[in-house]
Amino acid sequence: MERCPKCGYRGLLVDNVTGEIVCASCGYVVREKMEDNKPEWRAFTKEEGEDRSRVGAPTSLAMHDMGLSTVMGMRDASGKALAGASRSAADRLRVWDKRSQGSADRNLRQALVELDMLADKLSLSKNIAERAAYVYRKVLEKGLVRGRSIDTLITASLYAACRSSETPRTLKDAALVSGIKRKDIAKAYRLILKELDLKVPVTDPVKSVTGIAARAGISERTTRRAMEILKSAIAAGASAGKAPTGLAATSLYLACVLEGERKTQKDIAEAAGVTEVTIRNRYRGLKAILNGV
DNA sequence: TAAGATAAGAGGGACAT
DNA sequence: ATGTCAGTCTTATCTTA
Repeated sequence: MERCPKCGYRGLLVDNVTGEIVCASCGYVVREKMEDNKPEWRAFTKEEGEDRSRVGAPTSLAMHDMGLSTVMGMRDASGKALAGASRSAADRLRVWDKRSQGSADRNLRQALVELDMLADKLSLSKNIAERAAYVYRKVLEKGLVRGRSIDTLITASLYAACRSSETPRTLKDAALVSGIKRKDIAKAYRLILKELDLKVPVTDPVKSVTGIAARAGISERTTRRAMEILKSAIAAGASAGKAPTGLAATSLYLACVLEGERKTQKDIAEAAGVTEVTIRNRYRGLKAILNGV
């Protein structure tokens, strides 16, 4: 275990966004960039400590799920089981306290507590949460908090982290777990993108298909068919300006019809978080394209 | 009962002023 | 900065097969 050259503390950890390796106690930046993928640093939590191979590896579906189950397990236990989570929050706080100094302390503390809760409710991995914390730190540095609610900004930061890592979570999801209005989150999110000059990839509807299919109980075979439909629709330029989840949901509906799987528009609309009307509207355009193929 | 149609309203982007 | 415009999505209600 490597020590911090400045204070001698044995807890080094990595900033998942910048790749910096920093001391958990004093915040000293030990190395600017990761030199390799070996997980030689200390993990944030007990759970991660027991599964270090996960740290720093590229995210995959399987790994995401694995992270998810450990996080949930921790939360499901009552009372003192939460100590792990609070401690990890406290650890992070120590680092960022040192970095940001002074008046932002209380702000950060409150934001990180909220962030932990939101990430947990949205079943997001530690990586995403760390990324959100990084975004929020930048928000603080830019002084964007003045006159705005901490909860709104941290929620928007988390949403931004999801978007930039192509993790399919909607504004609606975020609004639901945070109790903040969708439009307020959206407004803060846009502000963050602009002020931090953040570039997020355009949401790929294909990524949403699997999740919706799972929630609606649609078969593997039909799901694959839906993806093919969706891809050709995108190739034909039918996706411009349309909500990604609406497209994904409609492809699934179309695939169900073609495969003879009996799902109603309502079933799929509910699973996707869009209305039946949206599905119908997309349905028209999508069918036209499919006929040409 | 599921699916299609219609209408009113909200929110945000593009563009011009 | 502010206003208009076109387009999307949502909610609600009614009609059709």
